[in-house]
Amino acid sequence: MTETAASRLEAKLKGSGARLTAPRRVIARVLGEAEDHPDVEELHRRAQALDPGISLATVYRTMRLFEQLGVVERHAFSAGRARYEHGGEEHHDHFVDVKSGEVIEFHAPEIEALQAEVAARHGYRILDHRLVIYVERVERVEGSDKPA
Amino acid sequence: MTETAASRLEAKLKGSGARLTAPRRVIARVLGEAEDHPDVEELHRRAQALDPGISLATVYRTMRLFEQLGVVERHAFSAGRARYEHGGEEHHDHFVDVKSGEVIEFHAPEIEALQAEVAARHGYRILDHRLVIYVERVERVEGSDKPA
DNA sequence: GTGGATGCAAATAATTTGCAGCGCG
DNA sequence: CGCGCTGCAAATTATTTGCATCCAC
Repeated sequence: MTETAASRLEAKLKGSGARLTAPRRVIARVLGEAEDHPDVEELHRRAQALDPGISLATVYRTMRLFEQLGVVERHAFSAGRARYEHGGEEHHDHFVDVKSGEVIEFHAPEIEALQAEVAARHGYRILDHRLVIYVERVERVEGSDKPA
Repeated sequence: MTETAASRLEAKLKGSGARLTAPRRVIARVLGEAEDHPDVEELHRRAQALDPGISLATVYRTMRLFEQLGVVERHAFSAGRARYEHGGEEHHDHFVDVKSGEVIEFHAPEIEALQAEVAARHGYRILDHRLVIYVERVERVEGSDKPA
């Protein structure tokens, strides 16, 4: 049910006292349907496909609002434009395939646990974290499988 | 021997065929002496203190060069300006104290090992990674120590 | 109705680049 | 002594903002 993500965004909006306007509804829907990590320009493009009147400024303003409400995460995988994804589900981190530029999500509770431990050791409590691992695909070398 | 960092930067410059100019020498020295994670504007300020002729454009160009040579790391701890540190020593990650904005380095080989394992599980080899943990200081609660 | 939200265009912020002259190798 | 590097200013890129109008509550 990918549709739920958009509804969650809308619910959060209403709850915060912000107005549920047409542009925000559209942007929430675009975010909810996104399987990738679009930047503002791409969000604008997709939003305009649904409602041509939506301005770039509104996309920027809306993303800032959503980020403050804690319903999206802003990423800076590379220099240049910021990229977004709707948070809400289970936390995950990212691989960036440096060859293809592709961003892949992954879960690693073991790493998170270790992070909390290390932070505690330094006298800190974790509020949030960002882990980005830059990788390349491992070639399957012939004979790498356990031979008989 | 903090001075060694600057020498390492200079050595890498010569080795790459790039020219060892006065501005680059100054910027290498500023980086080598930095205990923090200065942004370009701050690097420019410090460089100008040693040689008033150095331009902001040169600092930008030099940092790009150093980054390509792999002798400095660019960070984006928060939106806005990029911040730098000279790499070269042992790899480390960062805590960002969200209250004070302070950036603290830490080592956690255990986490790195786990990352490599998770990456391998997904068919990847790690080229690099960035882990930033946003934290707040833990108040020492009375009686939090193991009681008798 | 009315204050928050929008669109547009102009403003800022961060970084890059064209060009003529200078100096490292 | 040539080509890479520099400073300066103008150009680009990413994001924000002022303002008149509009519409969700």
